[in-house]
Amino acid sequence: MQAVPQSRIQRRNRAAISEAALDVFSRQGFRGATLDEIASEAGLSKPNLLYYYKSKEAIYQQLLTGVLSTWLDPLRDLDPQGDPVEQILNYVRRKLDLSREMPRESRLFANEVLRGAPLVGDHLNGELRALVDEKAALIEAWAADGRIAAVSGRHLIISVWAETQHYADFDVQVRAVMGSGDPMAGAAQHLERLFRRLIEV
Amino acid sequence: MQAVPQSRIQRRNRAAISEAALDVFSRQGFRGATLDEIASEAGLSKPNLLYYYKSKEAIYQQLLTGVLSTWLDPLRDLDPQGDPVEQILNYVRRKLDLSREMPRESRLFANEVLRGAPLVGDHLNGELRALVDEKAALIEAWAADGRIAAVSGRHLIISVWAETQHYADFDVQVRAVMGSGDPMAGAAQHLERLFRRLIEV
DNA sequence: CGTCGATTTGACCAGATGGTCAAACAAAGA
DNA sequence: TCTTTGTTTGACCATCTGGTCAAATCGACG
Repeated sequence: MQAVPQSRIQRRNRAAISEAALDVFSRQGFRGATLDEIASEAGLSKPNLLYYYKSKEAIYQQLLTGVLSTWLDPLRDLDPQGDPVEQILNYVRRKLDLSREMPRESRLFANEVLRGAPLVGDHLNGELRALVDEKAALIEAWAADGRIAAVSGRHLIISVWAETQHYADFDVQVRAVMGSGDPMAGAAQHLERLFRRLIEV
Repeated sequence: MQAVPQSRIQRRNRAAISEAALDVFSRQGFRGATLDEIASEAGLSKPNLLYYYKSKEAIYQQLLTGVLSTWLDPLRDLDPQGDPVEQILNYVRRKLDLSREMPRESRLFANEVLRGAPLVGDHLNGELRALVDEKAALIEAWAADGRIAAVSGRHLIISVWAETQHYADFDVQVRAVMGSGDPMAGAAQHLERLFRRLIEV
């Protein structure tokens, strides 16, 4: 990704397209989304949209790649020097914040993985796997030192993903079950409790 | 649903269609799936398929309804008379077994909810909500009696869903992260630990 | 066998969809 | 103003997709 210089107009339109595409792709998935809907939501004609991105897949790819790195930031920041319990609980908090603030991105990713991750499979088996290897080892080192309870690093990380992303991805279901009021209410408390109990010695 | 008498041929073909449709819908989602693919996987021609089901949506609906009740069985069986901790842990176990044995059904449902549950929204706000109301109350009664730790019944149930379904729905991701060997290995232990620690007084 | 209802299929259709292209239009500098 | 470059669009296309239909084929039973 090099920073190609862009005119004012280019920047505006590309941004509008990304925004519209995120909306549509996250709701409908890749195959369910249509260029017409994206174009119309971006306030452009379809040919005009294709003037900025060479294909439907190109837009999708770009969104996905953008999300991926954001998504891993909180895990990347797990600090070997910090207090183990605080580090992990903070990881959970930041991940939950992401779900709260970027539910569309979360669903975009969920849709992709559900399909079998045809476009990000390599990334999963490369970058993601490497990062998890590293951080799982860190967690297990903490456990071995008796600074947190014995726990599988990989499964702990998976649990954090499962719990936090569920609130974004299955929003409709959560909403149905939580009744009126903010469905997110209490989620933070609940997860803090859950993970604290899991890892505290 | 009444039991319409069916010929041998009808039973065989309807079963083949259901099986093929489950496969395709769970991988591609509703919009991504095509009648051609389903028909071909069922070993029938497309018009022949439409002789048995009147539309794409009809097949989908039927699958979804079938899954829904199975999906709630374990929760339904939470027994007020049983030992609280054992009841909840057993619920987790059965839910994880479902994920292990019926990953396609899990993904089918996940796809539907991700889309905003257009076809099962009513079910979620009706049957599901009622059941969760009842069981969440039960859990919180146990908590109030000091038989398990204080915990939100609704959030506990959501956690069970999140944790167990994640292994089926995001299989590709789990597999990438868990490295070689059975990705499910250790999941049961981990979840047992996690939920035991969460609810034990 | 012959008949009648159940089953299967090839041909077809209308609408949607991703994508192309040449022409029209705007912007900005010379 | 003229020219050049960047931007936008209407018309169009090939393909895919859900669905129809009349005709052909099959199967069971008298």
